[in-house]
Amino acid sequence: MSREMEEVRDHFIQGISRITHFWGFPKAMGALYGAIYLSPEPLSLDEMVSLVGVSKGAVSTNIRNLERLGVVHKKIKVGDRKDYYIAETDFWKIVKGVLREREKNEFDLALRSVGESLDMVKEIETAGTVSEETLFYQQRITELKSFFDSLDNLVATLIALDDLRSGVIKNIFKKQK
Amino acid sequence: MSREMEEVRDHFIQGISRITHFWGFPKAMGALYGAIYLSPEPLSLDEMVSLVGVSKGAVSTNIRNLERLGVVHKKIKVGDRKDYYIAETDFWKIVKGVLREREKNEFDLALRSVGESLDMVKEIETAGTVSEETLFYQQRITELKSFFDSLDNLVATLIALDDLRSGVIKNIFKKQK
DNA sequence: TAGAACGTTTAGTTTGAACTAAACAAAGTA
DNA sequence: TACTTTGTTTAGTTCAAACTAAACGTTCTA
Repeated sequence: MSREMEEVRDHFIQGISRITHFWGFPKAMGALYGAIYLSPEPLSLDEMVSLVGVSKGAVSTNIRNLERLGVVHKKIKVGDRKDYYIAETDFWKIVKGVLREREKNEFDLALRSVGESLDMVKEIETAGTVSEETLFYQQRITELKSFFDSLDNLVATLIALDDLRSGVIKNIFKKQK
Repeated sequence: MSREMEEVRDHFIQGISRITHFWGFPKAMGALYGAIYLSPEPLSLDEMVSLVGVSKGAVSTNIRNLERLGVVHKKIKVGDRKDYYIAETDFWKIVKGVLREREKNEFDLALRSVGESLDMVKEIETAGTVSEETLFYQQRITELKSFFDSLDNLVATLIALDDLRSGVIKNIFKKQK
Protein backbone atom coordinates (compact mmCIF):
# COMPACT_ATOMS: atom_id res chain seq x y z
CA MET A 1 0.00 0.00 0.00
CA SER A 2 1.27 3.44 -0.91
CA ARG A 3 2.32 5.94 1.69
CA GLU A 4 -0.55 8.23 0.69
CA MET A 5 -3.09 5.50 1.19
CA GLU A 6 -1.65 4.73 4.59
CA GLU A 7 -2.05 8.37 5.46
CA VAL A 8 -5.70 8.26 4.46
CA ARG A 9 -6.22 5.13 6.49
CA ASP A 10 -4.58 6.57 9.59
CA HIS A 11 -6.45 9.83 9.29
CA PHE A 12 -9.72 7.97 8.96
CA ILE A 13 -8.96 5.67 11.86
CA GLN A 14 -8.10 8.61 14.03
CA GLY A 15 -11.39 10.28 13.14
CA ILE A 16 -13.49 7.26 14.04
CA SER A 17 -11.44 6.90 17.18
CA ARG A 18 -12.38 10.38 18.31
CA ILE A 19 -16.06 9.86 17.69
CA THR A 20 -16.27 6.67 19.69
CA HIS A 21 -14.30 8.23 22.50
CA PHE A 22 -16.64 11.19 22.51
CA TRP A 23 -19.58 8.87 22.94
CA GLY A 24 -17.99 7.19 25.90
CA PHE A 25 -16.22 4.22 24.34
CA PRO A 26 -12.52 3.44 24.43
CA LYS A 27 -10.58 5.09 21.66
CA ALA A 28 -9.09 1.77 20.64
CA MET A 29 -12.56 0.43 19.96
CA GLY A 30 -13.22 3.01 17.30
CA ALA A 31 -9.76 2.60 15.87
CA LEU A 32 -10.35 -1.11 15.49
CA TYR A 33 -13.64 -0.58 13.72
CA GLY A 34 -12.04 1.95 11.43
CA ALA A 35 -9.26 -0.43 10.50
CA ILE A 36 -11.64 -3.30 9.81
CA TYR A 37 -14.06 -1.06 7.95
CA LEU A 38 -11.33 0.03 5.54
CA SER A 39 -10.02 -3.46 4.97
CA PRO A 40 -11.23 -5.36 1.89
CA GLU A 41 -10.18 -8.57 3.58
CA PRO A 42 -11.13 -9.92 7.02
CA LEU A 43 -8.50 -8.96 9.58
CA SER A 44 -6.76 -11.19 12.10
CA LEU A 45 -5.87 -10.14 15.63
CA ASP A 46 -2.20 -9.72 14.79
CA GLU A 47 -2.96 -7.63 11.74
CA MET A 48 -5.07 -5.37 13.88
CA VAL A 49 -2.28 -5.04 16.42
CA SER A 50 0.06 -3.71 13.77
CA LEU A 51 -2.58 -1.54 12.08
CA VAL A 52 -3.92 0.14 15.18
CA GLY A 53 -0.80 0.06 17.31
CA VAL A 54 -2.17 -1.22 20.60
CA SER A 55 -1.31 -4.36 22.49
CA LYS A 56 -2.68 -7.80 21.77
CA GLY A 57 -4.60 -7.79 25.02
CA ALA A 58 -6.32 -4.53 24.22
CA VAL A 59 -7.33 -5.76 20.77
CA SER A 60 -8.66 -8.95 22.27
CA THR A 61 -10.94 -7.28 24.78
CA ASN A 62 -12.06 -4.48 22.51
CA ILE A 63 -12.84 -6.70 19.57
CA ARG A 64 -14.92 -8.90 21.83
CA ASN A 65 -16.99 -5.91 22.88
CA LEU A 66 -17.38 -4.80 19.29
CA GLU A 67 -18.70 -8.21 18.37
CA ARG A 68 -21.06 -8.28 21.33
CA LEU A 69 -22.54 -5.01 20.08
CA GLY A 70 -22.86 -6.39 16.57
CA VAL A 71 -20.47 -3.82 15.18
CA VAL A 72 -18.09 -6.42 13.74
CA HIS A 73 -18.53 -10.08 12.89
CA LYS A 74 -16.22 -13.02 13.39
CA LYS A 75 -15.32 -14.86 10.22
CA ILE A 76 -13.46 -18.13 10.66
CA LYS A 77 -11.54 -19.70 7.81
CA VAL A 78 -11.34 -23.46 7.54
CA GLY A 79 -7.96 -24.87 8.36
CA ASP A 80 -6.89 -21.64 9.98
CA ARG A 81 -6.90 -21.20 13.73
CA LYS A 82 -6.92 -17.44 13.57
CA ASP A 83 -10.07 -15.42 14.15
CA TYR A 84 -10.89 -12.96 11.39
CA TYR A 85 -13.23 -10.03 11.63
CA ILE A 86 -15.27 -8.04 9.13
CA ALA A 87 -17.18 -4.81 9.67
CA GLU A 88 -20.92 -4.42 9.91
CA THR A 89 -21.69 -1.83 7.24
CA ASP A 90 -25.30 -1.12 8.11
CA PHE A 91 -24.80 1.85 10.36
CA TRP A 92 -28.38 2.07 11.53
CA LYS A 93 -28.06 -1.50 12.66
CA ILE A 94 -24.98 -0.52 14.59
CA VAL A 95 -26.86 2.30 16.26
CA LYS A 96 -29.55 -0.16 17.20
CA GLY A 97 -27.00 -2.53 18.67
CA VAL A 98 -25.47 0.18 20.78
CA LEU A 99 -28.84 1.43 21.96
CA ARG A 100 -29.88 -2.09 22.86
CA GLU A 101 -26.80 -2.52 24.98
CA ARG A 102 -27.16 0.79 26.79
CA GLU A 103 -30.82 0.05 27.32
CA LYS A 104 -30.06 -3.28 28.86
CA ASN A 105 -27.28 -2.17 31.14
CA GLU A 106 -27.41 1.16 32.78
CA PHE A 107 -30.60 2.73 31.63
CA ASP A 108 -32.59 0.08 33.34
CA LEU A 109 -30.70 0.67 36.51
CA ALA A 110 -31.35 4.39 36.33
CA LEU A 111 -35.03 3.76 35.86
CA ARG A 112 -35.09 1.45 38.83
CA SER A 113 -33.24 3.95 40.98
CA VAL A 114 -35.79 6.66 40.30
CA GLY A 115 -38.58 4.19 40.88
CA GLU A 116 -37.11 3.30 44.24
CA SER A 117 -36.97 6.94 45.25
CA LEU A 118 -40.63 7.27 44.40
CA ASP A 119 -41.46 4.19 46.46
CA MET A 120 -39.58 5.65 49.39
CA VAL A 121 -41.61 8.85 49.34
CA LYS A 122 -44.85 6.96 49.06
CA GLU A 123 -43.90 4.82 51.99
CA ILE A 124 -43.23 7.88 54.11
CA GLU A 125 -46.65 9.20 53.16
CA THR A 126 -48.49 5.99 53.95
CA ALA A 127 -46.74 6.05 57.30
CA GLY A 128 -48.73 9.18 58.00
CA THR A 129 -46.35 12.00 57.21
CA VAL A 130 -47.95 13.88 54.35
CA SER A 131 -46.62 17.38 53.99
CA GLU A 132 -46.15 19.94 51.30
CA GLU A 133 -42.62 18.64 51.07
CA THR A 134 -43.51 15.00 50.49
CA LEU A 135 -46.11 15.99 47.93
CA PHE A 136 -43.59 18.09 46.06
CA TYR A 137 -41.10 15.25 46.03
CA GLN A 138 -43.70 12.81 44.86
CA GLN A 139 -44.80 15.07 42.05
CA ARG A 140 -41.30 15.79 40.80
CA ILE A 141 -40.07 12.24 40.98
CA THR A 142 -43.22 10.97 39.30
CA GLU A 143 -42.71 13.38 36.43
CA LEU A 144 -39.15 12.28 35.88
CA LYS A 145 -40.11 8.65 36.10
CA SER A 146 -42.77 9.10 33.45
CA PHE A 147 -40.22 10.75 31.19
CA PHE A 148 -37.84 7.85 31.63
CA ASP A 149 -40.63 5.42 30.91
CA SER A 150 -41.35 7.23 27.66
CA LEU A 151 -37.70 7.17 26.69
CA ASP A 152 -37.50 3.53 27.57
CA ASN A 153 -40.45 2.74 25.35
CA LEU A 154 -39.11 4.88 22.56
CA VAL A 155 -35.77 3.15 22.53
CA ALA A 156 -37.40 -0.25 22.80
CA THR A 157 -39.52 0.65 19.80
CA LEU A 158 -36.55 1.73 17.74
CA ILE A 159 -34.70 -1.43 18.62
CA ALA A 160 -37.65 -3.56 17.67
CA LEU A 161 -37.95 -2.09 14.19
CA ASP A 162 -36.81 -4.50 11.54
CA ASP A 163 -35.04 -1.97 9.43
CA LEU A 164 -34.33 1.32 11.09
CA ARG A 165 -33.05 2.90 7.92
CA SER A 166 -36.18 2.60 5.86
CA GLY A 167 -38.27 2.99 8.95
CA VAL A 168 -39.30 5.76 11.21
CA ILE A 169 -36.12 7.73 11.48
CA LYS A 170 -35.83 8.21 7.78
CA ASN A 171 -39.42 9.33 7.59
CA ILE A 172 -38.94 12.00 10.16
CA PHE A 173 -35.91 13.11 8.31
CA LYS A 174 -37.64 13.32 4.98
CA LYS A 175 -40.71 15.06 6.29
CA GLN A 176 -38.79 17.74 8.03
CA LYS A 177 -36.48 18.43 5.19
CA MET B 1 -36.37 17.94 56.82
CA SER B 2 -36.82 14.46 58.25
CA ARG B 3 -34.14 11.85 58.06
CA GLU B 4 -36.32 9.72 55.77
CA MET B 5 -36.75 12.56 53.33
CA GLU B 6 -33.04 13.17 53.31
CA GLU B 7 -32.56 9.53 52.45
CA VAL B 8 -34.95 9.86 49.53
CA ARG B 9 -33.15 12.96 48.35
CA ASP B 10 -29.74 11.35 48.54
CA HIS B 11 -30.89 8.20 46.82
CA PHE B 12 -32.45 10.23 44.05
CA ILE B 13 -29.39 12.41 43.65
CA GLN B 14 -27.18 9.37 43.45
CA GLY B 15 -29.40 7.89 40.76
CA ILE B 16 -29.30 10.99 38.57
CA SER B 17 -25.59 11.15 39.19
CA ARG B 18 -25.09 7.69 37.78
CA ILE B 19 -27.11 8.42 34.67
CA THR B 20 -25.22 11.55 33.77
CA HIS B 21 -21.92 9.83 34.41
CA PHE B 22 -22.98 6.98 32.18
CA TRP B 23 -23.69 9.42 29.38
CA GLY B 24 -20.27 10.94 29.68
CA PHE B 25 -20.84 13.86 32.01
CA PRO B 26 -19.23 14.47 35.38
CA LYS B 27 -21.05 12.78 38.23
CA ALA B 28 -21.24 16.07 40.11
CA MET B 29 -23.21 17.60 37.26
CA GLY B 30 -26.01 15.11 37.64
CA ALA B 31 -25.90 15.39 41.40
CA LEU B 32 -26.33 19.14 41.14
CA TYR B 33 -29.29 18.83 38.84
CA GLY B 34 -30.85 16.26 41.17
CA ALA B 35 -30.46 18.55 44.14
CA ILE B 36 -31.94 21.53 42.35
CA TYR B 37 -34.72 19.48 40.82
CA LEU B 38 -35.86 18.32 44.24
CA SER B 39 -35.71 21.75 45.80
CA PRO B 40 -38.92 23.79 45.98
CA GLU B 41 -36.81 26.91 46.35
CA PRO B 42 -33.99 28.19 44.15
CA LEU B 43 -30.62 27.03 45.49
CA SER B 44 -27.52 29.09 46.13
CA LEU B 45 -24.00 27.93 45.48
CA ASP B 46 -23.29 27.34 49.15
CA GLU B 47 -26.48 25.38 49.63
CA MET B 48 -25.47 23.17 46.74
CA VAL B 49 -22.06 22.64 48.27
CA SER B 50 -23.57 21.27 51.43
CA LEU B 51 -26.27 19.27 49.65
CA VAL B 52 -24.06 17.58 47.10
CA GLY B 53 -20.84 17.46 49.08
CA VAL B 54 -18.34 18.73 46.53
CA SER B 55 -16.13 21.79 46.66
CA LYS B 56 -17.21 25.29 45.82
CA GLY B 57 -15.01 25.29 42.75
CA ALA B 58 -16.57 22.13 41.39
CA VAL B 59 -20.07 23.48 41.91
CA SER B 60 -19.11 26.70 40.19
CA THR B 61 -17.80 25.08 37.03
CA ASN B 62 -20.46 22.39 36.84
CA ILE B 63 -23.36 24.73 37.40
CA ARG B 64 -22.05 26.96 34.66
CA ASN B 65 -22.04 24.05 32.23
CA LEU B 66 -25.52 23.06 33.30
CA GLU B 67 -26.73 26.55 32.58
CA ARG B 68 -25.00 26.65 29.23
CA LEU B 69 -26.88 23.50 28.27
CA GLY B 70 -30.15 24.98 29.44
CA VAL B 71 -30.55 22.34 32.12
CA VAL B 72 -30.81 24.86 34.96
CA HIS B 73 -31.59 28.56 35.04
CA LYS B 74 -30.09 31.36 37.04
CA LYS B 75 -32.52 33.24 39.21
CA ILE B 76 -31.25 36.39 40.82
CA LYS B 77 -33.03 37.93 43.76
CA VAL B 78 -33.05 41.67 44.17
CA GLY B 79 -30.90 42.94 47.00
CA ASP B 80 -29.09 39.61 47.20
CA ARG B 81 -25.71 39.09 45.66
CA LYS B 82 -25.98 35.33 45.59
CA ASP B 83 -26.80 33.43 42.42
CA TYR B 84 -29.75 31.11 42.70
CA TYR B 85 -30.62 28.28 40.37
CA ILE B 86 -33.81 26.47 39.45
CA ALA B 87 -34.23 23.33 37.39
CA GLU B 88 -35.55 23.15 33.86
CA THR B 89 -38.41 20.66 34.15
CA ASP B 90 -39.11 20.12 30.46
CA PHE B 91 -36.98 17.06 29.91
CA TRP B 92 -37.35 16.99 26.15
CA LYS B 93 -36.05 20.51 26.12
CA ILE B 94 -33.07 19.31 28.12
CA VAL B 95 -32.44 16.55 25.62
CA LYS B 96 -32.53 19.12 22.86
CA GLY B 97 -30.06 21.31 24.68
CA VAL B 98 -27.64 18.46 25.14
CA LEU B 99 -27.98 17.34 21.54
CA ARG B 100 -27.42 20.88 20.33
CA GLU B 101 -24.22 21.10 22.30
CA ARG B 102 -22.86 17.76 21.13
CA GLU B 103 -23.81 18.65 17.60
CA LYS B 104 -21.94 21.90 17.78
CA ASN B 105 -18.79 20.56 19.31
CA GLU B 106 -17.49 17.20 18.41
CA PHE B 107 -19.92 15.81 15.92
CA ASP B 108 -19.05 18.51 13.48
CA LEU B 109 -15.41 17.71 13.89
CA ALA B 110 -16.03 14.04 13.27
CA LEU B 111 -17.90 14.84 10.10
CA ARG B 112 -15.10 17.04 8.91
CA SER B 113 -12.52 14.39 9.66
CA VAL B 114 -14.30 11.82 7.52
CA GLY B 115 -14.79 14.38 4.80
CA GLU B 116 -11.08 15.10 4.80
CA SER B 117 -10.29 11.42 4.43
CA LEU B 118 -12.54 11.29 1.43
CA ASP B 119 -10.86 14.31 -0.10
CA MET B 120 -7.49 12.70 0.39
CA VAL B 121 -8.50 9.58 -1.52
CA LYS B 122 -9.97 11.61 -4.31
CA GLU B 123 -6.81 13.60 -4.57
CA ILE B 124 -4.77 10.45 -4.91
CA GLU B 125 -7.06 9.33 -7.68
CA THR B 126 -6.94 12.57 -9.61
CA ALA B 127 -3.16 12.33 -9.37
CA GLY B 128 -3.48 9.26 -11.57
CA THR B 129 -3.38 6.37 -9.13
CA VAL B 130 -6.75 4.67 -9.49
CA SER B 131 -6.72 1.12 -8.22
CA GLU B 132 -9.11 -1.36 -6.76
CA GLU B 133 -7.83 -0.22 -3.41
CA THR B 134 -8.53 3.47 -3.89
CA LEU B 135 -11.97 2.70 -5.25
CA PHE B 136 -12.77 0.55 -2.25
CA TYR B 137 -11.65 3.29 0.12
CA GLN B 138 -13.65 5.87 -1.72
CA GLN B 139 -16.76 3.76 -1.65
CA ARG B 140 -16.52 2.93 2.03
CA ILE B 141 -15.71 6.41 3.19
CA THR B 142 -18.46 7.88 1.02
CA GLU B 143 -20.99 5.55 2.60
CA LEU B 144 -19.99 6.52 6.10
CA LYS B 145 -20.00 10.17 5.24
CA SER B 146 -23.51 9.95 3.87
CA PHE B 147 -24.62 8.27 7.09
CA PHE B 148 -23.12 11.04 9.14
CA ASP B 149 -24.79 13.62 6.97
CA SER B 150 -28.13 11.96 7.58
CA LEU B 151 -27.52 11.87 11.31
CA ASP B 152 -26.46 15.47 11.24
CA ASN B 153 -29.64 16.49 9.48
CA LEU B 154 -31.75 14.37 11.77
CA VAL B 155 -30.35 15.93 14.89
CA ALA B 156 -30.60 19.41 13.41
CA THR B 157 -34.24 18.71 12.65
CA LEU B 158 -34.97 17.54 16.15
CA ILE B 159 -33.29 20.58 17.60
CA ALA B 160 -35.23 22.89 15.36
CA LEU B 161 -38.59 21.53 16.44
CA ASP B 162 -40.45 23.98 18.63
CA ASP B 163 -41.78 21.46 21.06
CA LEU B 164 -40.17 18.08 20.94
CA ARG B 165 -42.61 16.57 23.33
CA SER B 166 -45.75 17.07 21.30
CA GLY B 167 -43.77 16.68 18.12
CA VAL B 168 -42.29 13.87 16.19
CA ILE B 169 -40.87 11.74 18.92
CA LYS B 170 -44.14 11.39 20.67
CA ASN B 171 -45.82 10.46 17.42
CA ILE B 172 -43.40 7.67 16.78
CA PHE B 173 -43.93 6.49 20.28
CA LYS B 174 -47.69 6.47 20.00
CA LYS B 175 -47.79 4.82 16.61
CA GLN B 176 -45.55 2.00 17.62
CA LYS B 177 -47.30 1.31 20.85
C1' DT C 1 -10.62 52.45 53.21
C1' DA C 2 -10.99 48.04 55.28
C1' DG C 3 -13.36 44.06 55.48
C1' DA C 4 -16.95 40.76 54.28
C1' DA C 5 -19.44 37.99 50.98
C1' DC C 6 -19.70 36.32 46.83
C1' DG C 7 -18.29 33.53 42.39
C1' DT C 8 -14.13 32.28 39.53
C1' DT C 9 -9.70 30.62 38.48
C1' DT C 10 -5.56 28.03 39.20
C1' DA C 11 -2.10 24.75 40.81
C1' DG C 12 -1.84 20.45 42.45
C1' DT C 13 -4.02 15.87 43.64
C1' DT C 14 -7.03 12.05 43.12
C1' DT C 15 -9.27 8.60 40.68
C1' DG C 16 -10.71 5.25 37.59
C1' DA C 17 -10.74 3.54 33.02
C1' DA C 18 -7.87 1.78 29.51
C1' DC C 19 -3.78 0.30 28.41
C1' DT C 20 0.88 -2.80 28.39
C1' DA C 21 3.63 -6.73 29.32
C1' DA C 22 3.67 -11.07 30.42
C1' DA C 23 1.84 -15.27 32.16
C1' DC C 24 -1.50 -18.41 30.88
C1' DA C 25 -4.80 -21.82 28.50
C1' DA C 26 -6.10 -24.36 24.65
C1' DA C 27 -5.44 -26.74 20.61
C1' DG C 28 -2.80 -28.15 16.85
C1' DT C 29 1.68 -30.22 14.90
C1' DA C 30 6.20 -32.46 14.71
C1' DT D 1 5.70 -35.62 24.45
C1' DA D 2 7.55 -31.12 23.51
C1' DC D 3 6.95 -27.10 20.83
C1' DT D 4 4.22 -23.63 18.17
C1' DT D 5 0.47 -20.75 17.40
C1' DT D 6 -3.28 -18.69 18.63
C1' DG D 7 -6.64 -15.86 21.95
C1' DT D 8 -7.48 -14.65 26.99
C1' DT D 9 -6.61 -13.12 31.54
C1' DT D 10 -4.17 -10.73 35.09
C1' DA D 11 -1.14 -7.64 37.68
C1' DG D 12 0.65 -3.44 37.33
C1' DT D 13 1.08 1.24 34.91
C1' DT D 14 -0.36 5.31 32.53
C1' DC D 15 -3.02 9.15 31.65
C1' DA D 16 -6.68 12.35 31.27
C1' DA D 17 -10.61 14.12 33.49
C1' DA D 18 -12.63 15.80 37.61
C1' DC D 19 -11.92 17.12 41.81
C1' DT D 20 -9.96 20.03 46.21
C1' DA D 21 -7.88 23.81 48.52
C1' DA D 22 -6.68 28.14 48.27
C1' DA D 23 -5.63 32.41 46.05
C1' DC D 24 -7.93 35.80 43.60
C1' DG D 25 -11.10 39.55 41.69
C1' DT D 26 -15.16 42.00 42.30
C1' DT D 27 -18.78 44.31 44.59
C1' DC D 28 -21.13 45.77 48.50
C1' DT D 29 -21.21 47.78 53.27
C1' DA D 30 -19.66 50.04 57.34
